[in-house]
Amino acid sequence: MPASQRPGGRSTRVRAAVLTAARGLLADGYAELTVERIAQAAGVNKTSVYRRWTDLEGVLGDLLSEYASEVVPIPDTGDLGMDLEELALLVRRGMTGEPGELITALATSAPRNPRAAQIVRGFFAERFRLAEAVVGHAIARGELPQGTDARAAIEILGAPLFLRLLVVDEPIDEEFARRTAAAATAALRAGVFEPR
Amino acid sequence: MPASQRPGGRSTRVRAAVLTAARGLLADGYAELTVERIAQAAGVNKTSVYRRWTDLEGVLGDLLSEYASEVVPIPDTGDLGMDLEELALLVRRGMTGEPGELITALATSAPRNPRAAQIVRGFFAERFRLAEAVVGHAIARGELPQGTDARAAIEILGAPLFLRLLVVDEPIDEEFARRTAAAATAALRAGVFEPR
DNA sequence: CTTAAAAAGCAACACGAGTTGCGATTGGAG
DNA sequence: CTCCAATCGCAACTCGTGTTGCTTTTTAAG
Repeated sequence: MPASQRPGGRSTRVRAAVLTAARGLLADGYAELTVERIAQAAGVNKTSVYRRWTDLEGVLGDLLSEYASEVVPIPDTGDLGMDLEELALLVRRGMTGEPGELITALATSAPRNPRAAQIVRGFFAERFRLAEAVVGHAIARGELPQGTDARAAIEILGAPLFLRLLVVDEPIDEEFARRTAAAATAALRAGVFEPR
Repeated sequence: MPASQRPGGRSTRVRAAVLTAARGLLADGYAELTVERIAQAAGVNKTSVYRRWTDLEGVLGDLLSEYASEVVPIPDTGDLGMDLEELALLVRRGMTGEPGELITALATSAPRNPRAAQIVRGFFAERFRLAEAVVGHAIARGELPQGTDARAAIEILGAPLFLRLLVVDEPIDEEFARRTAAAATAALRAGVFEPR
């Protein structure tokens, strides 16, 4: 299908306009973010937004899903410590900017909005699952014993980063990411995540 | 001052009634939690609540401050690993039940409400400050070198617990708390939090 | 080119949060 | 006991979110 065939029907156009407008408003902090404002910025009636997405969170979820489907280059340097460090830096970069704001917005409305909670859970589950490969590689290399709990290790690695993003308002700099990775590496090497 | 002297003036009575009502509603999940509902349950006009506390978050902050002023028994067993484990279990207990819901409610409204953000930050800062003593004791015993970054270590310890509380909807059981403590201990012993 | 289904626009409305002005009550000072 | 200041209750109002019924436009099939 040639790209110039047709820019899309009205529905497609509306959908794109809304998502673009939401993206733009998100950059101004999401105190500014309401369905009505998005609709206005998109030159679309708010009813259309409500009917298609139900919710503000629905729109945010749609935006997030674009990131979720991106291919993430899981580090595989041959050394567990370096892999985890690169992973932490990767997560850090993913948190600064738009996806970070999306996660924050959705996470904060999760307790009141079951769908938002599901979106956030799904996002984390997918990312954690991908990241587990790093631990898997280390096991394959014999750097870690069979049965090491990859899921738990990745959670320990990511938690401090996300806590700063969501709660504590401190900068998530490279130094912090590196130290967090070092802590997870030390715990893994000490056998904290081995079975029994 | 004898307890039977006087139950308090009307203001005191109103204040107590509101806080008690809020406590009761909080138990039903905070989707139920609104200023109007609290006022109604307290037998008080909502205007009084708004005037005194400004906000729903103000009421929650008042409730939380009661917990914050509680004396926390910082573990001091003479062994870093055991101290951190007990600390993690202590945090876990503090998260299940009312204070956990307060923290969650305040943390989720923090991005939209600067006062809520300040309350949460203050709470975490105070708790982290208290918990640092555990690392301090280990340094005093010579178990850890001078200059070990206690603040960072405690953050690493607490983060996985709070991430589960706020985002991931998985149970925070004792096993999880113990493993988190073990991870932090391993990182500390490996020198991750030493200067340079 | 017709036509029927789907989706968007429009306007009116419901609903709850938060605000405001004023009168009534209360508690403590003199 | 009297009186003043503080606080509360009450009612009306504003404002923004989200909903609903209906009309108009668009799309794609025949």
